Amino acid sequence: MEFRKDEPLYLQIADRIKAAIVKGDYPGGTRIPPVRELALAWRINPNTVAKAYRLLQSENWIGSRIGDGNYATPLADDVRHRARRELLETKFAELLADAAGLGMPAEELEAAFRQFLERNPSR
Amino acid sequence: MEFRKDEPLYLQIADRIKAAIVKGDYPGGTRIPPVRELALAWRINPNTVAKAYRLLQSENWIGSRIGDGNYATPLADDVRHRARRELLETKFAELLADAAGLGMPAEELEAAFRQFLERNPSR
Amino acid sequence: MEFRKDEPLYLQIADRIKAAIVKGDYPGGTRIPPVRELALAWRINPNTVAKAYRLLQSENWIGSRIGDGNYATPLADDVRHRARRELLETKFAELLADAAGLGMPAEELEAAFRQFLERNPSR
Amino acid sequence: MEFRKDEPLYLQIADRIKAAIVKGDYPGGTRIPPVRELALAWRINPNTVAKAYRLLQSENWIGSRIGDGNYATPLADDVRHRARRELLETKFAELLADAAGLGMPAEELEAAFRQFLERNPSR
DNA sequence: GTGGTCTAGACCACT
DNA sequence: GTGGTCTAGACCACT
Repeated sequence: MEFRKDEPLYLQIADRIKAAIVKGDYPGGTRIPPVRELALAWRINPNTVAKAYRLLQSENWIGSRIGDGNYATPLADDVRHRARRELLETKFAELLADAAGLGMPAEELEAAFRQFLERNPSR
Repeated sequence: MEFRKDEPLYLQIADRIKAAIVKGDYPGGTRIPPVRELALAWRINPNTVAKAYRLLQSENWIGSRIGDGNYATPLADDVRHRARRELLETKFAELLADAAGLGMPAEELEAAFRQFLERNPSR
Repeated sequence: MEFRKDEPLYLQIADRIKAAIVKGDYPGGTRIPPVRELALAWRINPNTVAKAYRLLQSENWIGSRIGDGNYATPLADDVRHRARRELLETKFAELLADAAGLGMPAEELEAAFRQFLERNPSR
Repeated sequence: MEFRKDEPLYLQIADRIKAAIVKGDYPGGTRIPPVRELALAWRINPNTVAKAYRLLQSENWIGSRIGDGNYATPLADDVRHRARRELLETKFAELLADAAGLGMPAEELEAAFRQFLERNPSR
């Protein structure tokens, strides 16, 4: 597992879990991977994973049943889709701001992005 | 000045200066704002600005003359444009990866982004 | 610990660590003293030690693992010996230049140095 | 004129003047170069040269006659030679300490230095 | 006035 | 307990 080093690990972990939930990987009240399992799989210290889980709990993305692990909070499909859109639009807004900082107006941005996608297909 | 809190301040400062140079705001050997001035304007501790400047120096974006100030390293226009494109494409790639994490394939991404731009015009 | 006052502390600290590595005090990936420990032992501000360590990191003499410590970069013995010789020859060259500035030609210098060593034995 | 960047400029300037006096370049009460002239020749800010001169005055290496420049303090030949030896022995002692830091005992040092001189003749 | 160094101390991320 | 970041403030070197 690759992580960026300009952002705290536990935030990146939490973001990935959120993305997976929103994507639909953990429908209903599915069990999410135990701390130790994820820590082992991603080669991260269990304390760091635990911290990410605590954050997800506090934001109500997951719930824990004592002695029985963590479970994704049941999410209606429309709520899930809205959450997905919001996460995505945050990214869009960041891109827009970054591009503006580089002197590229919104009008040119979409064309530039399209070109990028054409030049880097599928993968 | 607004800063995100999930990334070290000095990195965000350095990124903005890089963007400004790459955008063409500091051509030739133009003087960039003195540490104290920027610190005051952005309401940041001078040491933090100085740390950002030190990073930029180590990456050769700027050079400092003690008692005189910091100066943008002269950059040929084509180099500058290439740097701009690279910074932008890094952002594109990040967006692509984030979208994939949310279960949105590249094919849909462009349309979603176009819609976003239409819904959030001008600003 | 004694330091000269005509050179920044953090450079003197970095030089001593380099010397110790090159001398063989930290073979393989040995842990070097934690920032706080060295700061306490040498009665220096931890930030200053940290600055020296950052310099050593940027020059790849050591690597740091957050929450764990700093480790000497593994160095092949021949590389280590070459580095040692280079550091030493820099000192020799400085002495040569200083002596020339004082009007003592290289021919006389060696004899003067030998006399000095005879007059200041052992210690 | 080349200067090291790990030591304040004004100290390096003062050291060179001292060396020149001790070497015999300014016998009797010879006039030493005016601040502006030296500043121009060595491409240094006059204020920095002036600071070096002030240090030399405070240590009595030179004296100033108002409106008439700076003059080397007359120095008996034996005093001059002793000063030269002292400056040189300070350098020797530093080399000894640096070598010890690199794990080279005094016994080996002289041989290493001799080899260095043989390999870097005359220049 | 400008950048560089150093100290002091708080708090965070990670092990 | 360990390194990293940030703030605050003093003082120095240089222009």
